[in-house]
Amino acid sequence: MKGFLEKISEITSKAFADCGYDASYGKVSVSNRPDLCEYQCNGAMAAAKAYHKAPFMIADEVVAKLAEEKAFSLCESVKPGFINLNISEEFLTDYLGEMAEAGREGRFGAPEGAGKKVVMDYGGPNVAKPLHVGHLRSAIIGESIKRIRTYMGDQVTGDVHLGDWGLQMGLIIEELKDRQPSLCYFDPDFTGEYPKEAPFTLSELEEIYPAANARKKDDLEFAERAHYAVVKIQQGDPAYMALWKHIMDLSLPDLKRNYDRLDVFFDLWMGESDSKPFIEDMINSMKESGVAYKSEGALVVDVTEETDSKEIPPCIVQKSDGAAIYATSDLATIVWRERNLQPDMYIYVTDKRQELHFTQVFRTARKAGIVPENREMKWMGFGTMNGKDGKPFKPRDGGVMRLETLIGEVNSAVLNKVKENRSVAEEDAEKTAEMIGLAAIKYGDLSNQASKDYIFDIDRFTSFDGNTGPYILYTIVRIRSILKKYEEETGKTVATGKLSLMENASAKAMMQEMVKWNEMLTSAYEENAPHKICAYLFGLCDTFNSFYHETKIIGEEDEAKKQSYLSLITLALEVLETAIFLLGFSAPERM
RNA sequence: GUGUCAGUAGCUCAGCUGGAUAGAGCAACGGCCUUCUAAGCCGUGGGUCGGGGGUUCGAAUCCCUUCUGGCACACCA
Repeated sequence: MKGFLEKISEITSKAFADCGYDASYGKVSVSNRPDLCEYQCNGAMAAAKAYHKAPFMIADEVVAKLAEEKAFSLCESVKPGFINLNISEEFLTDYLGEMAEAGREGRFGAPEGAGKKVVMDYGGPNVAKPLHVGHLRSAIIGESIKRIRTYMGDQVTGDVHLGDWGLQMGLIIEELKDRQPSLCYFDPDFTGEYPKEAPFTLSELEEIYPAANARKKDDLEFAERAHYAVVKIQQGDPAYMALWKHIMDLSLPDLKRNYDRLDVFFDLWMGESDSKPFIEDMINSMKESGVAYKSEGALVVDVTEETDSKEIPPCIVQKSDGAAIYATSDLATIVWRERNLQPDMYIYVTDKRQELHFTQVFRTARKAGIVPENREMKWMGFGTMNGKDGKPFKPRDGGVMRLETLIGEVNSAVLNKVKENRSVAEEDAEKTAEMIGLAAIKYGDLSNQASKDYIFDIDRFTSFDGNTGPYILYTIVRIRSILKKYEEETGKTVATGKLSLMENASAKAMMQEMVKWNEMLTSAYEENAPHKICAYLFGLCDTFNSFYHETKIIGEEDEAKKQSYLSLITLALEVLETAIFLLGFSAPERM
């Protein structure tokens, strides 16, 4: 099914062509002067240049050709050469009928995507460190993009890609060694089986890491030991591996629980450590082929390209001490993915500060032949989540804002409002508040362009007024409530399908918002831009609420109109529910 | 220093493959609940699109320059 604007443009393009101009001038867009018309075509002015003719003459010719078209209820040329158009209700309702017929399964007529096999690398939590707000964006944005791409027909594999192999593990182990030197892991003469139970709890672990991390700045000897500990883990030292495993066993279930709460799901729970088996061969082959060479003690790959506007430093694939580094495991991970998944495309969703790193990794992957030259490798950097003061988000008492704390604060803010409103049963209040809270957080994040920094303002995001998640949910709940009432009163379900003319201006405005679905979703997919879905949602909710306010739906006496209204809001509901699913949240029954 | 991203209403943000009078939401002010959820709707005020040049019939949008801020710049992740 074609996009709505595309269908209109086809008509105007044909008119341009019939008048002897290039069809491409017939492109129609939504009017930016709603007081004058609904849609506009500015092609006559562009054509004027190419054909050395006055723009209004071209516009007049085209308009004359379009006069017969029943798609338009208005078609006129104006001043310099604008072509102003209003759409006929029949054309509009026909299109909506097709959308309804295509339904959810048919993406309401949105075209199928490229059908790519995609590996998405997002989440990136570090084992043994509590999730903090920095992980939130990767999870939220990644999950949404994954859902959008899957809905559009891509085959997406999401990998959480744990940070389980880096310095933090060494820091934790060395800190533990200093605190409890008598543990068997630190006895070089120990020959028995290491215990199955960890000698520490999850909350101790979460305290050990920040302590060790702070210590390494001043205590150089300690920092060096931690680095060496990493090497030992990477070399498979049994004692260190046993400790590593303890850390993993405690940390993973906790991480999973946290992501579940966010409605963020991964297909793969792999980590940097899983790349270990591929590192040696990969490094050797890089050495043999000569792409990697020694520089200042480290093994590096030169990744500069002629078109660079600045010098890109070489990619370090092995440190002077022989240890693997971030780039090493990312590259070896790609080796694994190429062998096991063979995707057409990779999408990495990380903090935008990592841009250089991924530039280096992608170039190295191509240069070293880990991926074929034409493999699409896409990196999406997202901005920082800041507090109201514009600085990185922190809890009131300083330090790092834990995700759990944040979610807790949001949920309790929402819970108060849910209770105030009293339309939700007491026992459902908490569950409802969680759903609304999640929508508040996700919508607040996704309604901004991912690449930009944004200000996380709990009061604003949890507000039920304005362009917020709760407002979107409220609208959905409202529609559900109407349909439910109708079904209860009549015992019938609403028939969907072709909508009839209704002579209702706010219904038309609502339809004109709905009809943008196809083109909106296509661009959200192609540009990996969930914020476009948010804008669409808000536009549709806004027009629905106006319509709702002006129109009695169940109370409408003209049965045909009533059915038409019901079909319209049913379709709106399905589209809205689909859209919020693509963003990664859902609506409660009542609120 | 080099590179890069950003600067749009009091605040938070859209718009950026050039088009008519730059849009929302919050906040402010004024209306609307015996009617399908007022967590809503309707209306009013609010702008040198950081500054300056240029290209163009036409610039928030493209080019140059400049100011301000963020971020990155080889053994952290």
